[in-house]
Amino acid sequence: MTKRVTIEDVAKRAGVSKGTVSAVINAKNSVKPGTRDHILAVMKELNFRPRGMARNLRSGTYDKSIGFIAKDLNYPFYTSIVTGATEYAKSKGYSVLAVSSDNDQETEKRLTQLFSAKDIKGVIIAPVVEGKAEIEHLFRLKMINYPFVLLEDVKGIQANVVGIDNITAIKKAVKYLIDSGHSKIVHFAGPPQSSHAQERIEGFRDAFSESPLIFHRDMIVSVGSKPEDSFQKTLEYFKPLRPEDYPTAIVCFNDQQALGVMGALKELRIPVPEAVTIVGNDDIYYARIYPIPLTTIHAPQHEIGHKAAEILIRNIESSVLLSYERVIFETELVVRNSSRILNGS
Amino acid sequence: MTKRVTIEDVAKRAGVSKGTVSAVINAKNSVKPGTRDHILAVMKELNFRPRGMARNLRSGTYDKSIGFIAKDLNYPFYTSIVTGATEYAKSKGYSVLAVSSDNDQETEKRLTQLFSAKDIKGVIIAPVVEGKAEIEHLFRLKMINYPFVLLEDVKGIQANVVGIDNITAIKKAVKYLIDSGHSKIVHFAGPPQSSHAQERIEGFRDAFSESPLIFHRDMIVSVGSKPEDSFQKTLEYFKPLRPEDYPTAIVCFNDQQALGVMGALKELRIPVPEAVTIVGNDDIYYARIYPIPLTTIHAPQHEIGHKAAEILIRNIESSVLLSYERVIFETELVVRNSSRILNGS
DNA sequence: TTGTCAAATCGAAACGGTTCAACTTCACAG
DNA sequence: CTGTGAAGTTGAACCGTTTCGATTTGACAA
Repeated sequence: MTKRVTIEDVAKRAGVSKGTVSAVINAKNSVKPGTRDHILAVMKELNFRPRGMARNLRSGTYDKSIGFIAKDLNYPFYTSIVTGATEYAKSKGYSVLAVSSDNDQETEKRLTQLFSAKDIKGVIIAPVVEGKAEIEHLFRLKMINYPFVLLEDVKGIQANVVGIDNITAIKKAVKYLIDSGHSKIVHFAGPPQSSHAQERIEGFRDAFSESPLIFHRDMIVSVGSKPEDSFQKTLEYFKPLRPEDYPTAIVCFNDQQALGVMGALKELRIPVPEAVTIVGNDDIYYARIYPIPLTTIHAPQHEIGHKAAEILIRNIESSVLLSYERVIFETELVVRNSSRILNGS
Repeated sequence: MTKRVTIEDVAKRAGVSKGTVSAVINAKNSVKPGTRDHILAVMKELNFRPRGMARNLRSGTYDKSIGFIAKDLNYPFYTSIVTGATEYAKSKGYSVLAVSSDNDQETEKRLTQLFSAKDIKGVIIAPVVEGKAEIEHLFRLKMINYPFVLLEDVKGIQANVVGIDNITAIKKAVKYLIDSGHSKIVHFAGPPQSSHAQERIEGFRDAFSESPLIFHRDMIVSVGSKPEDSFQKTLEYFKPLRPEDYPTAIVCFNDQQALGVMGALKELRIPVPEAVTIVGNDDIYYARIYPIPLTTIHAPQHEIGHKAAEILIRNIESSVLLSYERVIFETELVVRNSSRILNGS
């Protein structure tokens, strides 16, 4: 590996001083056109790429940017949160760099590392918390007083958290179903390692303890969240059942999964909501414009992003260490067309 | 504005040397636990945040990351390209920072500036090219030999480009419709400023010149691309029409728009594809799992991202300036269920 | 030819960390 | 006590730019 080309190499080669080359790079008009062209030519010849860091170091450049680490940027739930965060950040003059950890802890770690190394001022993290999460990287951030906000509680660490209460969210949905006469209710669960998935299972079960119905673990069906998975799993689930054994309602892990489920039911010619009620979770964008608009639990994605950015920027701009904040948003069941009331009230 | 806290302030306050503080920050185990704790306490007290740049400058840290500036990260078309790029980048040890310019030139400019300043090694840009695009920022990147790849041609600049041929793409779709007996074909156009939208209009028109039908500009309907817009505009478009005046086929600007259109038709009880054929553009994920799987033009999003990352990284890792590459991918019409053949072949 | 002044260029210091050879400390063996 | 070596700490040099006062150049007037 040859040595990196520096401004000094360019200066030497062009027969001028570093200062002059610097002036050219920064488009100062104090350089004579002839000299300028010559220096530009040398820069090209040596393929010289000035190091931004060295420049910033000296010039103390004031740049405002924050990071956002999502688990999966393909899932509109996160992009909506990003949008909310970006809106607020922009009003404060910050840019937002959104990245996906792809649900991989190592990647998450690398990214936090990267952001702090690049002097991105702070970061909002949707933490990957499967299994016994390794959280040394979060401790490192704390050590260097690097501001961050989590979108989910992480056991074993005190930090700023903005999120929703998954357990009561899904409880609301199940209660609603029970109240409207459903008795054969099933939960299509998300990826087993996900803490969200676990909380939602917990909420589902809890709802029964406060009702005349009793919970049975057959009610939990492991399906995953990606549409292609849920599509396939739904086919497999319904194939062996006689129509009279169909559940009357399915509570889905999230909307994306719900869309896959509905696609599969369409293929099976099982009408929604006439034969089966479908309830989603999150209330993503596409759930609304779906031909059978989805009944789902609305999570205020925009507000979550907004609040997270607000807390983050407050911490960034404070010269003293602030105490941690924790904001949990209310969720709300929005009844659309994918659900049916059975006890015809 | 008070002066920034530096490692020197911490050292002074803690009564040790900078070197020792540095050792603590970097978790070297050469520091006596007592000293260590004391220094950590002082760091906390002063809310000292080490500057990553200064560290990198000296330690010459080897970090590999590239940027990706999308126009709209909420649109799955871009997230899929990002996914493709990330996959390749990862195999080469690079992280990808994806950001949205929100179709705003100023934001795009700020972001290119940010990436180069942070020593992100290069960037893939889906350029905002409305109207007479201001492209000085791209020229600046060229001046500092900063590697980048465009996902669309930008007039007036030579650069690496990876993309698709929008014009022939849509021509294919229209030809197919004409061949299968459609005569009342309409194009729901995208946002007028977008160059993609303009190219697609052009392709639409071109298709007629090679057919017995003749083009009329009433065939172009300005609808926009966001589902909420297209939903509304579709209602307005169909309301005053008598069923016999309905177009037999609508070619949409992109799939997202198509989904909005289909939502509106559902509301109007106009069956797809029985009454109207819908053709999308892009072939996003959701188009496939839609209850009426969308006939659309497949753009190889994954491959686009892959190729763009490949070219970018090749340029990053080259010590000499490489000549520009230009890769245009083939598109392909995929016929699903939202379209109907009229001349019953 | 000389003096003058603006324009162009130079180059040492500075930015805020890390590195590492040299120096101190300190516990313990002889 | 003294000698020894490991553990802990110091501080000067360094990373690659920008900055800005000092210096040189060059055109023009006197």
